[in-house]
Amino acid sequence: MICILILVCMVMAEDLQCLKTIALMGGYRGQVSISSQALGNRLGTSAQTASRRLISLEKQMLITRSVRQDGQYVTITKQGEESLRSEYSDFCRIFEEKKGHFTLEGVLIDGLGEGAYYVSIPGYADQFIRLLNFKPFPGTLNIRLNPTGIETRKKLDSYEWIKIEGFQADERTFGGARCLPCTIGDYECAIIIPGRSHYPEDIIELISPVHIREELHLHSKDIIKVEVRFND
Amino acid sequence: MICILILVCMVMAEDLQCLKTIALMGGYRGQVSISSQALGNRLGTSAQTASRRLISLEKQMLITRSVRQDGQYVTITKQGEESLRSEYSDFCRIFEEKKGHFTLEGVLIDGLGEGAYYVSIPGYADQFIRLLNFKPFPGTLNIRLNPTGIETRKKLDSYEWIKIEGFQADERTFGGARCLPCTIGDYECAIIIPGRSHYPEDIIELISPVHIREELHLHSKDIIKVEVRFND
DNA sequence: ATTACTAAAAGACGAGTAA
DNA sequence: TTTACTCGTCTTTTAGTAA
Repeated sequence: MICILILVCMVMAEDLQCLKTIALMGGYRGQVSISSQALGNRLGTSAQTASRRLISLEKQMLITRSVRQDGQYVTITKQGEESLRSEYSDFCRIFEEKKGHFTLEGVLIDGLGEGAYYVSIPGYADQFIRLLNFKPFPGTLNIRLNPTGIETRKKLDSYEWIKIEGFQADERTFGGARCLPCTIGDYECAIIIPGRSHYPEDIIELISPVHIREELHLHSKDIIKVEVRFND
Repeated sequence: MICILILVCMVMAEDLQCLKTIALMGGYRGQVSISSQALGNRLGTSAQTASRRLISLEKQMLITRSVRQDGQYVTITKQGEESLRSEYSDFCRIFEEKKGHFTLEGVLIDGLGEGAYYVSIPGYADQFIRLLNFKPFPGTLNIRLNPTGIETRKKLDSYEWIKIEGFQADERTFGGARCLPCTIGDYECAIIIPGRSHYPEDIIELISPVHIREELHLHSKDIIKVEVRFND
């Protein structure tokens, strides 16, 4: 009995990278002239390696080639396109899932008390009421993020924050800021980050309609989890 | 004088693949528990290699880790996210560019003459007029695609073709087909592919409002370029 | 200029092992 | 169980060369 085993093998990472590069050079929409030298430059390898990659891709039937003495013409096959699309859909799953939530973890620390002052100023408070739909308790919750929290917080930078405008009052300037609604436990609150300053990256400041510290019986050095949700 | 050289190096293909896998496991939205064994399984490598990858990613500051004796927690950093997003945008450029055109190249061959018969049948002709906005010349142009053209043609399968419905007439059944508007030179035409049949993959048949063969003074074995454009 | 081979150098892999 | 090291093996890379 003769058995033929067809292995639908996963395409190696380097081959996929090479295939993607060919697609970007135009191989997806028709044949494109690609020298091993030029491909090697784009891949950060030697021309020899680029040549070997092309041979490898052809063996896997991910591209077709017509090789001449002065160069070669390359086209990505339907099968090659499918490999690329599979990769593409992985990235879509990572980034286009707008739903979901991020969790920031850190410890409660004592603030300098100036948060209460700023939050009470009408120029800010009015904006909070209008944009966040709550009148903040005069005081802020300060959290020092753990290393994981710092990284997750940075990623939130690319999401849409609510912009708080700066203004002039009492012969001085009050700077702008940005806010991101979130929750601690079941309590609604918002991360607020001053606009211009070199604010320490491991500290976040939160405002809330209630005195969360009292409501949740929190003390300094307690571990806090802040949840940021995106539903649309 | 002290010079600090910061090399913004391209992330290796394997590392990027590993980073993507971590993201898919949840490392993008917060810390996730990942054993080298489990990661190795998903990457198709040994646990040792997976462990090495994690160490490498950490050195490149693409992830942060908290390693314990019974496992490790991994989070993708902002920098890691940017690497992934850069890769993602490459794929977007490849696939989401709806504008642009595909080129199919092949040689003119003689058909069997039956194209003229089918095109003239009102059941088909009426649909062409309604869906393609032209009354086809009674006859088809048959092209044998070169290897590149075959691959490009296959890719067109995933685009939107115009559906031609089958019907009953004169006590027999006429099958459905699909059409794709295109051009040869400046002449409007459409690729037509029968619905059910195992049509040879290297042959395409074209219909057109005029007798293209005569208009362009074409002869058998002439090389033909068919352009398919997408503008939306 | 190309492509693609061969052969030496470099690097990656996984088994074994310790903590 | 884990992580992550060392070490021998094997693969991959690149330089050189031919066509």
